[in-house]
Amino acid sequence: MKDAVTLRDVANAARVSKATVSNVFSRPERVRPELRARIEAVASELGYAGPDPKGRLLSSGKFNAIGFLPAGAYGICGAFSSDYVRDFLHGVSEVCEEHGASLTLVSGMDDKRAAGIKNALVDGFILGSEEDAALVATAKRRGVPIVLMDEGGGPDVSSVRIAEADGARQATQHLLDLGHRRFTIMTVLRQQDRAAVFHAPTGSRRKLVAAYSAELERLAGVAEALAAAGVSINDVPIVESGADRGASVGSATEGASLLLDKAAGATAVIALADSLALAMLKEAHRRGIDVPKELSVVGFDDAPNAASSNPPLTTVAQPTEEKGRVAARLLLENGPPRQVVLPVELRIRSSTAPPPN
Amino acid sequence: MKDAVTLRDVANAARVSKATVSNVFSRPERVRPELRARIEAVASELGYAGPDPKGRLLSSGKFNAIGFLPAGAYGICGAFSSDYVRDFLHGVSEVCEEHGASLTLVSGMDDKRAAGIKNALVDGFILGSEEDAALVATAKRRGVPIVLMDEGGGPDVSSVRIAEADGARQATQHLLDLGHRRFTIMTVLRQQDRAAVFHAPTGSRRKLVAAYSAELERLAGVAEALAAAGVSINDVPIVESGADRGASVGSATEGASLLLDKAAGATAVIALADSLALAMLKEAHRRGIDVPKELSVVGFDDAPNAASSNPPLTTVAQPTEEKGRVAARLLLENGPPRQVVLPVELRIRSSTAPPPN
DNA sequence: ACAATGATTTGAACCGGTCCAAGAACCGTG
DNA sequence: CACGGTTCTTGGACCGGTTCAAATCATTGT
Repeated sequence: MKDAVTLRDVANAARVSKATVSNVFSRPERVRPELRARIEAVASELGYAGPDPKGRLLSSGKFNAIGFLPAGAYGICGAFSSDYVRDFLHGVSEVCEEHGASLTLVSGMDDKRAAGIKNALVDGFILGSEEDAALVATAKRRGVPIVLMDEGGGPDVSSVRIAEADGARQATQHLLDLGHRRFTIMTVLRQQDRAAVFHAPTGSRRKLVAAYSAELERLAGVAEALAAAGVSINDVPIVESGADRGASVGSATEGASLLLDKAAGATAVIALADSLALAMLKEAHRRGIDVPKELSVVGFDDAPNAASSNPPLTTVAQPTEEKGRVAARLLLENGPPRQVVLPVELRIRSSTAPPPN
Repeated sequence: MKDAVTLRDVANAARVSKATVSNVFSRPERVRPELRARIEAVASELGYAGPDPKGRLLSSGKFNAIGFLPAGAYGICGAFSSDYVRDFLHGVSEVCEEHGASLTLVSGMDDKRAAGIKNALVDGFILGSEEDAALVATAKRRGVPIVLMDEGGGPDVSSVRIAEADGARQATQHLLDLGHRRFTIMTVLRQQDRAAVFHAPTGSRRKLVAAYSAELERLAGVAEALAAAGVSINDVPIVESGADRGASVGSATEGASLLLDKAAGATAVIALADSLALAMLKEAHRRGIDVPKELSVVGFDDAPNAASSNPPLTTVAQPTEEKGRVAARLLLENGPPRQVVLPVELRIRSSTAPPPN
């Protein structure tokens, strides 16, 4: 609106100094009650709504908000389209609420992320998982603290992660213990908006790649557990497909389908994310494949709907909300950089069983 | 960290004026290339990271962010715990991303909400549904535009809603058309953290109340459709219970259970939110009640999981994301106040059928 | 009545930039 | 070489508050 009323206007109108008016609003006890009343009267008559946050901000330097910069390609929509990110932010928001801090989802995808870091009106950032040293450097230059999510950034930058490799190891070991030897892996598509891709066994030393560094660690955990049992990950078919709900859901189903077609001999599916595992469950069901009698499936994340799938999914539970809480505390309590690694836990449900015959 | 390097420092070090340094960063083309290069060199040597957003903010007056203030008691956690709010914000975030604006979830619940409106560093607010004229007034005083969600606020304040009554009317009519005459209504608990409450038929003129004004409109729609068919809403049992997932999920189940106990004769349940309807579906299933053969259930919202429930839920679909988009556009395009009402659509699935016998 | 003491009030600096009118430097030209 | 027209730079006001040391005022003890 035509909001020209400033603290100075009030001061002039009341014939007192700016400082006094400021005190009336910020430290009322410092002003003699009658004077205060007079100034308040003048203020309300002028339609002054109290100190403008802009001004206060400049001198205090505190935004009283933390920023979340989602992983690259999704933009801030990602905060609401992925169950995983949503859970994480739920944890973040809890701590924000406790501290009375706001949570700003910083817009800007891909190359505009740096601009986001430079300009966002926040006291610190949580960076959605994505290895990008440049962003970290930008934040450091701006002198604003950051916390990395699902990714280490060296000893001088805070991060919150889970024991990815360990979880994958446990899940794999569980399948091995059940007697499985013919595996298949589902992982998240590295490029968006692409068809699912099938990676046949390589025979030779396979180069492990993944969309996120967390996934890469999971892969490593799988490889390690397999190796210890004498199975080489080089002989395991891998399929990359879309991650979460929305447009990409079809793609996870597509990946499941592709995998069922091309690696029919496998008895166990190691899905590196529950969204993938759930898609596999559905696709298997559609094809009349009995899970877990004919095919075992393990997931990773323990997504909200993993327990109520059909059959209930065996998966590695990670404390997603807690991760968010820790990240927010790291930022809001503003101590020295810390790298927190949260434990995971294998939750055995009904999607895994010994292999057939 | 100890970030004392300001634009002025750079200016001094490079022996030019502040204005020139400012130009180097904001309108590079105005500065002679060699001078620019020199200044850039000095700046990077000093570790100057570019204009601090604080300063820029003060003169531009633009925060480049819109705020979302969730409904009262939930705080910003509500943004991530309710499917409905989440979908709405998904729409909001899409438009924010397009405009390059950030989305700030403004912390502060209950009585601290006004402080949130006064202090949040945003260009405008979307107010989560909750009738609160004081908040609107506060925003108006601050001179910041607002958009009300699911609620009208008079002709001079923007709002986005859906045709609540109409949707409820359609859902009710659908049941009436199937032949139902003995209804029951599920609505959202008005006080949090309370047990579900059962309202027996009143016989006399019932005072309709609800947690949200949107729900009240839905109730009115139901009442109207019933009345047209000669059924009085005064004779319909109503149960209030918890809304969404999280701690309150138990409570929705509790409500369903209560209703099944106390109003066993009903053949149709009109749930004023899908979360309630879904809880009813589960509870009915648990008790071995056949939906829809023995009991019909309609919901409202068409939540993401309404189509995949067992049986798939007949419900009134509302364009939740679109509502978010419209709200964001209303704010970001900053035109004159508008009251947008979006249409709803009854989606008939498998949770409704003619009554038994 | 006067100084000391404590309570209020105030002037001015400061937070970190942007912006504009005006001055300075530079160009080609008659 | 003076002159009109450009292109760069710059000084200083301004955005809207907070803050602190110093000044003013009121009160109390002697």
